[in-house]
This record gives sequence, structure tokens and C-alpha cells, in this order.
Amino acid sequence: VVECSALLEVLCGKCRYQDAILLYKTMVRLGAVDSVTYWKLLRPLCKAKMLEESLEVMRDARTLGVNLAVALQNKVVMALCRAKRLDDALGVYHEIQTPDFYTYTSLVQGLCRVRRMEDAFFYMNEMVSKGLFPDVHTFTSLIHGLCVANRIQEARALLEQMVDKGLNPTSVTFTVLIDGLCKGGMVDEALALLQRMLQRSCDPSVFTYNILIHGLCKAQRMDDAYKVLEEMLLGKGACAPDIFTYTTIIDGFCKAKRSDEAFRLMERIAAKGLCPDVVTYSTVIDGLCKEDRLEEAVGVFASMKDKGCAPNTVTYNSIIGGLCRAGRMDRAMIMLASMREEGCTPDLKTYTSLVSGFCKKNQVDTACGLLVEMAGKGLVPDVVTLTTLVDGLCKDGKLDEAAGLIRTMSKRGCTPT
RNA sequence: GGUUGAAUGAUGACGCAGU
Repeated sequence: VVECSALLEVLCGKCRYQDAILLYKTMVRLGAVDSVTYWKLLRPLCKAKMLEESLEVMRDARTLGVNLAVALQNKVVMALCRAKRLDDALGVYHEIQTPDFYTYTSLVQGLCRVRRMEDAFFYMNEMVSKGLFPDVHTFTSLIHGLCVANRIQEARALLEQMVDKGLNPTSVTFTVLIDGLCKGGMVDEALALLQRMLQRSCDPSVFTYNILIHGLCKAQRMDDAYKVLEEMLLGKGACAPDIFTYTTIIDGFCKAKRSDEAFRLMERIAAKGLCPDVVTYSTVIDGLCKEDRLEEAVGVFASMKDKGCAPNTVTYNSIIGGLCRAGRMDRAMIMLASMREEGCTPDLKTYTSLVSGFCKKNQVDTACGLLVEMAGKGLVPDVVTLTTLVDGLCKDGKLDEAAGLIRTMSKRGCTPT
């Protein structure tokens, strides 16, 4: 048993899991397994995320009456939680005689990750009732889960609760809540939370700032967003902005129709030793297109290529969208061709822009032709694409065809994404 | 007895509301 178990460890160490399992099965047949055997096999299997195999091996242990240590069972619970297989994880949990801190931590965090908040709280209470206390990470998970479920007030209450219990929220804890507050439209509360972090000398990370700036931009509070950027640069919470920071705020200025300020920031990127990437360029290009500054957009498009930054599907979508809105369908189709040449795959958004553009030029037939082309490429039009076409057909007086299309849509269960 | 937590940027149609 001892030698074979050692061999299992060697095989697993060399990633020869199937061989290890074969050996293990032979050992089972010979009745030569003990708890060490399971350590040597199950731990690597979990690490390799071989969940089915792990579960099966665990079942054997049960049948054979070999007792597994809680620590080992926890490995399986953890691996299942990571794979979001919470029901399986709970199944294993129920087999554990004395679940411990790690068992509960894995379960509660896993349940949060799959948004099963009520279950998460149930097991947290279970944990507490056994005298085991959730740590900062678990609280952070719970706060995050509540935020995603739009239960921001409960998330805030939980922060207070953990502070009351003497736990020290980390930058992650605060960041998660700041994000939740922003997404819930409570940007001022988010700003206040940043202040509280600073007061507690909890250092905001670049994530914290980016999330906050993003929230302020979406709330159309560009001046506040800019202030936060300045705070990063020279305030007491000094933290180097990254390309995400700049792209976010550039997008905000573009959407606020303050593209002059966007350009000024664009120039500051290089001075900071950063380099605009494809997202930054796409952001600016989209902004220019939406301000009907098509030629400038095309200019930026050319210069990004000059600088060795390859446009992607989004970049092309922005340009093609701009051309379509401007009714320049000839140029839009040329862009579509070069998009393909450069290895960018047109997606639903590309086609929707084109369909919309052709419809607006009363070329509904061409638009329908694009749908045929899509089908040939295995692209399934969604509700947006089809609504675009329905709109075009209606405005072209082809009501029967539009009605037919709507029937097809509902038959297909075509729903908004 | 351990790998325990979270998070950030760009692109499509119509409609609604407002003008």
C-alpha cells in the first residue's frame, strides 16, 4: 500500500492522472488502499480540476469505509465551488462529519459567486453557530454578491457589521461596495466611501479609482471624474493612473461632447509613459463618428495603424456605424471588405449597422441580402438586427413582409439580450 | 491545513421621454 501510494504521487506529479487512476483501481481490487492513498490521489486530482474523477474516487472511499480527513474533503468541496458546481459541493459537504472553517468558507464564497445569496447566508449562519467566524474575504464575497443582486443597502449594512466585529475591510471590500454604489446610481455615496477609505488609511487601488471614475462618467459628472483623476495624480491617495483610467475618462468626455478635453487627455497618455491601445483608439474613433466628424475619425483610424496598433472588430464597428449613419454605404462596404482582409470578423453589430444604413437609403432588398449573407456565415440575427429590418420594411411600406418577420421572430423565441 | 475574496475601459436597431 505504501509503495503504491507513493507511486500514485509520482504519477500525479507527472500529470499522468489516467495512469494514476488505473493504478488506484488495481489497488482497490486488491483491497490495498488506506487514507494515505486517498491523499496522494485526491489532492492532485482536485488540483487538476478533474472533478468527476474526484467525486468517483470519493465515493469509493465511502464504500470501502476509508475515512477521509476533513482537509482532504475540503479539497473536493473547494474544487467543486471553483467550478461553480455548488450542488455537488453541498453534496460532499453533507458527507463531512465535522465541517470546519475552510469547508464553510468555500461554500459561502462559492454560493456568492453563483449568486445564491440566501443559501450563502444560511451557511454563514450555520458557520457562526458552530463558533467559526467568517473572515474579511468571506464578508467581501457576501458584500459583492449583495451588490450584484442590487441589494446595496444590505451590502452597506454588512460592511458596518464587519467593522463592528473588528474586521478590517480591505481595499477590495471597499472597491466592491464602491462599484455597487455607482451601479446603483449612488455616486455621492461612492465618493464618500472613498473618503472613508482614505481616513482609515486603506489605500485605494487603481481599480478603486477606475471604478469610481467610470461611475462618475456614466452619471455624466465629468468634472467630478476629472477631479478624481487629479486626486490620483497629486492627491493624498496618490496612485498612478493606467490606460484604463485614461480610456474611461476619454470616453466620458467624448460622450459628453467634450472631445477637445478628450484629445487633451489623449496627449497626456504618452507623457505618462503609457500607450493608447486599441480600446483607447476605438473610443476616440467612436466619439468622433458620433459627433459626425467622420473624416477625423478615419484620420485617427489611419494613425493608429501607423503606430502599429491593429484595429479590431469594435474599431471597425464604430467606423462602419459612423459611415452608415452618414449614409455613406459605399464606403461602409469598402470598410467591411478591409475588415475581413485584416482578419477581423464582422459580428451582429457590424451587420445591424449595415442593415440599418441600407434601410435608411430605401435599399431594403440589399439589407435583406445581408441577412442571407449572415446566414451563410452561421451568424444568427438577434432581436436588434431583426427589429432593424422590421423597421426598414415598415418604412418601405412592406407591411406584410414585416409582419411575417415578426411571426418568425416569435416562433424562434427571439428575445432581447 | 493548503491556492480562501472582488473589481475597472470602447461598438448595433427601434421605442419611450424630452426638444
